[in-house]
Amino acid sequence: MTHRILAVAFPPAQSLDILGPLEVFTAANHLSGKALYQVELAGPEAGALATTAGVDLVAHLKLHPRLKVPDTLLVAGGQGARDAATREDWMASLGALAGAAPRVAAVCTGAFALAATGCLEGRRAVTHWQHCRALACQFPQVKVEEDALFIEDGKFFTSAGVTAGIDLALALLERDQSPELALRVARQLVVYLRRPGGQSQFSAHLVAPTAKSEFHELSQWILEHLAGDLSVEALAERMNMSPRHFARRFRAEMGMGPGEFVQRMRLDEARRCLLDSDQGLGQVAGRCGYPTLEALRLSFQRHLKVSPGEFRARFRTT
DNA sequence: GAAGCATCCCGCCACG
DNA sequence: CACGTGGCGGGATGCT
Repeated sequence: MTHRILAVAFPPAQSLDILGPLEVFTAANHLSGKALYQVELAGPEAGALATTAGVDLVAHLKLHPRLKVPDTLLVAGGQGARDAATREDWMASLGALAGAAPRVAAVCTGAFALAATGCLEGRRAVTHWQHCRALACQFPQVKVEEDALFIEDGKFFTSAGVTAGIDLALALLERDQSPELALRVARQLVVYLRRPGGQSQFSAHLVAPTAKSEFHELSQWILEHLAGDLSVEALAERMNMSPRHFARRFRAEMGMGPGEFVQRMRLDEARRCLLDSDQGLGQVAGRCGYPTLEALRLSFQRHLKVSPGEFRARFRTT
């Protein structure tokens, strides 16, 4: 039941790449009162692991191809991660773990180490803005996207520099557990669950289907027509499927029913509007597809445990 | 907060 | 018979 997270780092490692996400997951344990996540740290050697912060961390484990496969493999960045890309023995171990793990996340320049194992070939990825070009040059098969906070492609997640790892961890937490818990953790750590500004819509990308999915276009359309009729019947007709068949395929592909998907899109957009615009609550409700202001309130209370007004007041910065 | 109504979801079964 | 598909019923959930 407990989700095992193995962080892998190479000295000198960027300490925040390791500790940021791990603090998110352990805070989730504390706030929920449950052992949701178990975290471990592996380095090229067990024991002291140098960081760029000038102090050492202690790795529980020595990186090895036959380490027990974690539920999530987390590859931290830092100068060491870029240098490690040339160490074939380390990369073989990392590649074995990355291949076997059901989910793999790289923070910052951890993407270099991950790319060196070959498992990012043909996939979209991001890294620290200063190193995006280098990543693209060094690994031409990786589709580097420069302006994303984090990117999901299949089971592989990559995130932008340093603290973007926290954003990524929060997004994973939100998906693993619940938006409520992710919000509580963000508040506990005094960070944004959704960064204000242009990046906030990435939460929608996180649940969006891959480009080749038959529902890719539809999910995009949903995002652009949140105020319209998004009933199962209407969506099914748009896809030229019977409602029953549409709902079944949708669930198989997206991991949730069409109703829930639409609901999450609307909630995401409402949060974004509240943080990024000055529109009144009624206007936000309207453009996000909530029939009444009351519906918006209920949805916020149910899923985020705060009212829309309070949400705006608490998380807005401008 | 309760009640009544709409919508969604999913097991079940029929059809080709 | 296996398989993909579509309709139905009713329990669950959301909305007013």
